[in-house]
Amino acid sequence: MKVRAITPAEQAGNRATSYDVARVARVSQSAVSRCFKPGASVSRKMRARVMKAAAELGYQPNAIARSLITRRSNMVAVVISQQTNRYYPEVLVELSRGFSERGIRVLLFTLEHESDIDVVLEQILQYQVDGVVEAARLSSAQVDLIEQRGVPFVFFNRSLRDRPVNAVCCDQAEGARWLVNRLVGAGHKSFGIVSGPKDSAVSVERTQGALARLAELGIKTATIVQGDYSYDSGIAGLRTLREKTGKLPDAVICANDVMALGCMDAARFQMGLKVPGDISIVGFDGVSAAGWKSYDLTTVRQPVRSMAEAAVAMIMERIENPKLPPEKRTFSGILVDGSSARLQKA
Amino acid sequence: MKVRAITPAEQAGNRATSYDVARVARVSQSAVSRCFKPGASVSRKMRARVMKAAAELGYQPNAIARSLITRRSNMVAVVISQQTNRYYPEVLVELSRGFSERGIRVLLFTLEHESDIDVVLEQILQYQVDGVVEAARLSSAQVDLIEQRGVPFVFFNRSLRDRPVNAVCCDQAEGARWLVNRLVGAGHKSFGIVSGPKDSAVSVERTQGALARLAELGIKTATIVQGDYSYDSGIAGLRTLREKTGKLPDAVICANDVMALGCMDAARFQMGLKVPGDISIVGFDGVSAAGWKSYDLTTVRQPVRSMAEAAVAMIMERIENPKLPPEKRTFSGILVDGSSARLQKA
DNA sequence: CGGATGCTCGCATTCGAAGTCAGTATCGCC
DNA sequence: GGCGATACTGACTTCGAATGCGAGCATCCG
Repeated sequence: MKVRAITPAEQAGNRATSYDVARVARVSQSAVSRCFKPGASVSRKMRARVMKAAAELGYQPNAIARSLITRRSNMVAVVISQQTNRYYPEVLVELSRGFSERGIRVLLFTLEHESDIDVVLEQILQYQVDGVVEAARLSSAQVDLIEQRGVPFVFFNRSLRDRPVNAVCCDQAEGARWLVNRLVGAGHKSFGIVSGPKDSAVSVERTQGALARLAELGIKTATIVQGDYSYDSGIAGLRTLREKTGKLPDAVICANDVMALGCMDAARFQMGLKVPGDISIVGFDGVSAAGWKSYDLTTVRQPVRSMAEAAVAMIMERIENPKLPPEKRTFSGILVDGSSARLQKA
Repeated sequence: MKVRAITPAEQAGNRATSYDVARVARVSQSAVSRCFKPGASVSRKMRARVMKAAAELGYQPNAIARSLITRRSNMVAVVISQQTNRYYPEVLVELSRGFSERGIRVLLFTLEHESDIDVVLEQILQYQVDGVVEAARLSSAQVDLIEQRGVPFVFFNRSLRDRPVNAVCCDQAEGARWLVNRLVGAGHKSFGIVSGPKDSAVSVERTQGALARLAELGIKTATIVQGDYSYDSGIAGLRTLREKTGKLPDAVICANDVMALGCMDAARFQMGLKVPGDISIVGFDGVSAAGWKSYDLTTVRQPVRSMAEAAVAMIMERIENPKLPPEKRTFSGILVDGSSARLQKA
């Protein structure tokens, strides 16, 4: 046995290692390791001695060293855009909770712009994470890169058309169709749409879903203006709608709730309109502010908690069994009838 | 030299290691390592060969193995309560941005209850993070534990009275005093306070600060009811205030914005009052919803971006130089005059 | 031409825990 | 008492990259 230089853990800064504990307890390093592994074959006496020494030294196993040998880092990367966390902090909270319940830590990557993903992706892989949850855009080549490394990953609320991937989604198009059904059923004839940023997959699905359903119901014209998911862009959106067409539509469908709230305020405070008396406004997401009494927005709520739980479960399953085939789990949104839209025939 | 078993990186799942690259490039592993270290002494030719081989194999250095030998994980733990991220997602986003600009990754720990900190703290230390940002409560013993391990850490918006620690704070009491000054200056005589959860340090400081200033200005009575930072508890708070005293105060000071928004809605929609005509309501935080036209809340905005930047800088400085003494950086809030409070003498 | 200098490079070791394997003690049982 | 089975334990190797040290080589100078 090679003799290890004496490095008393008592010394400043140096954390105790399993060797230190072994020395104090007068056992081998292997024994220390085993004592910290649940289910290992260790005698009662040995365990007591080791634990005593460990407590004395304040020993905690080094997760980095463990990861190196076990090839499991017990870390999962979560990639999320600033936007998503700003407007939908629940996503991150729920993901974090789900993973931590399973003993997995979240390594967080926030993207300012979705194009930053390239740099970030390399870093993610360097950190040997056990899985990746992507709440951001990814090209097929980038997916290749991750899969080639054998790292399980799931998309959150986005996907890829040209190949099978794991994804947890809310059926944006379906929700949009429901909203349209309601609005058309209540007799609304003219429609405006405030979309989200062009590079937001979710926005595109919602907008396209709404347009498709409108077309099916015989409504050919809907004016579309582009927003950026922000409250201010909702305000601007309504104004632009009026400028573009010279008048306001009966109903406005916004690609997310926050813009819908902006629209409502623009209608009420800048244009002196009654909502829903003069104009109906609906959103999409189901953020908490949508339920506040000042707004009481009609919207489609995404079951974030279930979606996060599903994403966590899918990752965990694939960590256990990497050969599981790609799977897509789609959740329906929940229609929330608020009073921001007239839902009965006038 | 021990002969390493041949493990072609091309094989499924096995990521290429520096040995694989070395073999392909017909150089030593050390050389590969050096090529990936900026500023190392490597000839032009060698670097080209290694980089070519690395590209072929899709080699990326293993950050875990690197951390083990360098004793730097390039990860920082951020501990944040669910509440904080829900009501103030900017904090996390800004911290994450600041660290990632400096090549540091964020290992996220969200706490459901602040008492969970014990378990979490052990895990944090196991992961050999280079620093810790604590946006949660910590006892002095827990601080000891971290310091003993030699891990730099800063509190975010909380601190400890009984010992010096690194902290970045917003001066909650000062902001509360400003709000009181404004309200009293405008002639408000009776006050209600909706506090936050008992275990929220921030809430206590705001509430105490307001009470202290009220007392200084000769106002002895202020009714206090307790909320939990949620919108609903703001609604309930206003109702409880009325029940407790039989009438409503001239002004209500809420320990955060979201409760203030709940108060406003309760006043307007449940009690048929005008805000600020019949009652003034102020909050604290400066969340985005506070600025929406339906509310236009008078509040004190915390300079989150600056605070996050300061926290990041303090950690980084202490990673470079662990001997720096404890430091506390306090930011003043920014008074935002909204129309939810009457700010002129009637 | 010899020696000094400065670059590059490879060897061997290191980080800390986990796991393999072989060896030892203990036990039950005939 | 002897045998095999079982329960523990320790020595050694492994994971993958970083790095101190010294060897090899080219360059430069006198």
